[in-house]
Amino acid sequence: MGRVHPCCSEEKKVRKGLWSPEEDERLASHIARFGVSCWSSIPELAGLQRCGKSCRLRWMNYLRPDLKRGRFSQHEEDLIISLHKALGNSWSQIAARLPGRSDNEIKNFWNARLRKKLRQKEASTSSTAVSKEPAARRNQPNANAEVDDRSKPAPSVFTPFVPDHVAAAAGASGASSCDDSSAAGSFFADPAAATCAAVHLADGAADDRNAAAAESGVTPTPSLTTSTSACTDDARGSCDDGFFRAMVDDPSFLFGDFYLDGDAGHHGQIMSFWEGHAFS
DNA sequence: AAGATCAGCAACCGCCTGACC
DNA sequence: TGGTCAGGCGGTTGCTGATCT
Repeated sequence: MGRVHPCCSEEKKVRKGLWSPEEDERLASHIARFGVSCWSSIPELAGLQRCGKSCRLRWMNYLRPDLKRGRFSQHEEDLIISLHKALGNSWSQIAARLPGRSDNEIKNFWNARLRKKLRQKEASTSSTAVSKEPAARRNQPNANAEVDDRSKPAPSVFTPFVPDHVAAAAGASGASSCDDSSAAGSFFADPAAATCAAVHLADGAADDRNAAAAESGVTPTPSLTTSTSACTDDARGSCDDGFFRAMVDDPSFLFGDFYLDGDAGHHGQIMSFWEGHAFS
């Protein structure tokens, strides 16, 4: 078997299992006061009978103050699915693009979803062959609707959505390119990324607004909080893969900031585009 | 009401990688 | 250059509460 971590060796008598509130408090207050220099030394310094790896995991997945927690929004769910298509099981990379979510959280979410999908697939294939599914299960409304939806082929042509106010703002300011690199970070520093399309770098609140609005079916009033950039040529056309590839390639780009209007049509269009591109 | 099943979540395990000696 | 170690990651397991039968 694999090599056992020295910090996890039996002789150290480390505790395992769920963390108690007292342990959480000790770890959190220690990191708050001294920060993290060496995980392996933290258990001793914080007075914990845990191995360093366990402390790190607890901090990264649960105690970190910037964690969002709570259920995934539809928006986040769509992003995860799209990112998984692009990046595979690189949970840490996916998590890096979803602010406030840990890789473990995303992985768990995905595995739960995947398990469900596989079950549903098995059920549907066996039911088409034998059609002996229990009536109760058959009567569940749209049991497979979600899976079917996501397996739809992407449209052959993607027209990037540019909100009118964004296009107007770009036109009014005379912006002819994605030139606000300071706000967009390295994403716009990538020449391939600066080709076209509009990105609204919204704050987290706008993200939540959009998610909430998408659920309620109400189109939110968009607010420009940082910067906008518009297509160089046509506000509603001719966007190439470079733009989106750059998003995938650049871990500093937060997908939670990608502008999504409450309009389900546009939302779906963007996601369909994502799902139709392999980013190999 | 009780047992079975499911879903969500937390945590562990084993492997890989890079830094250091 | 090879060995050791710590950190990080993905896969997996096990627990718990909710829901179903």
